[in-house]
Amino acid sequence: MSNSNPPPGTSDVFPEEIPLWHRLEDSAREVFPLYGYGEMRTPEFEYTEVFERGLGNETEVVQKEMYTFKDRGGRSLTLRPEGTAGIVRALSGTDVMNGIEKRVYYLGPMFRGERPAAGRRRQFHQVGVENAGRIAPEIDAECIAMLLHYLEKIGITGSTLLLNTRGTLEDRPPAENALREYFGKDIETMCDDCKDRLNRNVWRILDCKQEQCQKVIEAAPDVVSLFSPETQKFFAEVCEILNRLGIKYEIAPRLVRGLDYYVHTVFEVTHPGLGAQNALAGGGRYELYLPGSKKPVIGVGFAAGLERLLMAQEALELAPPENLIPPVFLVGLGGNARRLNMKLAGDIRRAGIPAMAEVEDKSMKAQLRAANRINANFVLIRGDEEIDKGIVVAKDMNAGTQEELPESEVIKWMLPKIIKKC
RNA sequence: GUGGUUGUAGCUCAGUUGGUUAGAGCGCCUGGUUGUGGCCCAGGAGGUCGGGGGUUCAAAUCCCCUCAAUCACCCCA
Repeated sequence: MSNSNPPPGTSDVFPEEIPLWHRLEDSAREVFPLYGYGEMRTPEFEYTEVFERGLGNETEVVQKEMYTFKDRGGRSLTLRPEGTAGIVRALSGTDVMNGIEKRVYYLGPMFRGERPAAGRRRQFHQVGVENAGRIAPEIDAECIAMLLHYLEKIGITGSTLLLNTRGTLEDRPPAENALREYFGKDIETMCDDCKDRLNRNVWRILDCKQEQCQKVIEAAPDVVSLFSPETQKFFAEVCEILNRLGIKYEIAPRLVRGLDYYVHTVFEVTHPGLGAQNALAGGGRYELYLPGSKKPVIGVGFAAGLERLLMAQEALELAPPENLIPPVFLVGLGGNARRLNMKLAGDIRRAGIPAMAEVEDKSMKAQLRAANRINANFVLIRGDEEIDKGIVVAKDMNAGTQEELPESEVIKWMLPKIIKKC
């Protein structure tokens, strides 16, 4: 019903779906450390300037998608719309500025005030990595390899890796001029957004999807050829290393990406069957400026959207993870039996087996139905008769058989059957 | 932020040109078995028809507004 809805663009994740999330999170915690990356946690909000300066004032994210508010001290704070700026803000206090490499990954919610659509939420979740402090084509290539390793780990196949270079800050002006000159001639035929972008951010015109703009964009100058020889060499090396690693990619000359901090290598992984928002993950090399600092933090990283990874897994019909240990249900007939069962349930749990004991005065039939509903493999039944005899009835739900056991034997009875299952 | 589509039971959905007490399947509860689940049978609970206003003798149905979901634009993970 409508009144149980959370705010637009946010979702509740119920326990039934949590294993799917754990699979993504556990896999990240498994794969990234293999490359020397450690988990890092930064605040979910930052000073607004961290994002304004870090992502670029002209970006759409900063201009119209941030959740910004003033705290009681009058500080302007913003719910993080992405992960890199906060991580880099924290790392800037370390010796990354002296060329010492830091390898970190993070996991958590991000916030963007957009209109929700398929694969787009206002609170969404990312897993990302940052390699900060050093620059080398090898690092970029390994970062991409690590992303693909992660996707492989979580069973996502059939994705496409798109690759491009944004050049350095010094490379941009000549290329920008060429683009501005070229698009300037036909700007009247292009969409309103592009008209605006011509002066504000010409690069964004390159990935405009409007049909009338596409015709003009197709014949646009090849900006990469205008970049410096060093920049072109850097990109060629990244490609060459990827070739050697056996990683397939597509060069996407119009891949620009929406954050201003990118330089050199940029990449995106797309997947069919995600709808209009088809990017599973994206990233690249960056030079990120923090407020009050003249020197940028350099690094390379990526972020993947957990909701989109889930969508891809669903499109691939990946089987959900299974519970390894089947639960036990304790049927109790009468208050005395139920209290004894609570004690026994505690012992069973301490043996590592999930146990649920009935707490209400319900019929045998109702209690067994409940056991069936939670897919209990074993049921322990106790009533006055059993209490008098000093035993419990242990029932194997799959076999349909049952036997009488002293309470102290119950765990010993179950364990071998459980181990056999796993 | 702009547009399209959709809102009826916990879930998936019927509901005729406006017509009397709003239905089905699944799920849930109880019984058929004095203390034995799944299958079957019988019964039962559960609905401000998203919300508000309007038209009408009469609105789930028509009109307006609003909220929400969803998809697309846009943006990006």
